[in-house]
Amino acid sequence: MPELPEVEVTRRGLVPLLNQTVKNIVIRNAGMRWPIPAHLPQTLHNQKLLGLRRRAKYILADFENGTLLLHLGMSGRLCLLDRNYPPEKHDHFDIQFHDGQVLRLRDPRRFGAVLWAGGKPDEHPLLRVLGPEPLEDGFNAKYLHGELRTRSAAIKVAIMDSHLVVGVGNIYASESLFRARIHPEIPAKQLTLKQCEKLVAEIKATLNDALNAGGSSLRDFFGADGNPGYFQQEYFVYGRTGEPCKVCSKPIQCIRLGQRSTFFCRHCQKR
DNA sequence: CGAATCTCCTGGAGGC
DNA sequence: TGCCTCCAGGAGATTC
Repeated sequence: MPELPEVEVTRRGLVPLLNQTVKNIVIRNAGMRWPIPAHLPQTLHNQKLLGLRRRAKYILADFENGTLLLHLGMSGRLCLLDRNYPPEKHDHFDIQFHDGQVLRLRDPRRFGAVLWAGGKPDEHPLLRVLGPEPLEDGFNAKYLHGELRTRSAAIKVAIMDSHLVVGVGNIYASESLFRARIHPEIPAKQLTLKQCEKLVAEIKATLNDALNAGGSSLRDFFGADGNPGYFQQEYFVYGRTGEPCKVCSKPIQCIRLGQRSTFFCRHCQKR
């Protein structure tokens, strides 16, 4: 399940494609979250890739004539191949470049997306509504505290709302709250400015830790063999139901919040 | 405006 | 070995 760090590591792995020109596009299965636009082969033919950016969990591939949005959903991965290997079952989309490199999207569950955003990607409806990047200065305690003031939802649900802040998925929401010693069920509006400071710091630290762990495994990440390269992080609470808390040894709890599994330590994260 | 629920999809795990 | 059920989850759409 690619979270923001994995998406950023993926983006960095695509850098060898910069300044390469598209030879052709192959759409094997357009049935992603939204249909892959049928015009892409014509639109991108002979277009040079000028930039690779990330916004939230979207990768923005800037071509001469516009920007392609890529989203990995929860089971998507992008493989950078040095030639056109035979596609496998869930290889839905390729960009083949003139120098022989192939960018291949594999996504068994097809929650991902490939979309054409044209010349003004920042104004695309999917990007326009997004909150600040968690690792940038716009996401700070004052901002968070102000946004939470009117929200009665649980804090864990709130920080997973991409309109509030992007890139905090289910894993890192639980992890950040544990590290900030904040109970996931506390109504968001009850957080003090002090708690917001701690939470912001821990969200940034948690994401940075994952980013650093992923940066070192880039080579494996982009193997042509398609082996998983997602770095396995040591989690404090995620997926550790019943196991001892790494701080106090009490068993980790699992509850449902907003239809999502939520992990925490009853002892370390008081209400 | 906020909040709760529904939805897309398939692989993997567990039960029998 | 096979079949069934359940679960995972990003985030937009829908409804209240």
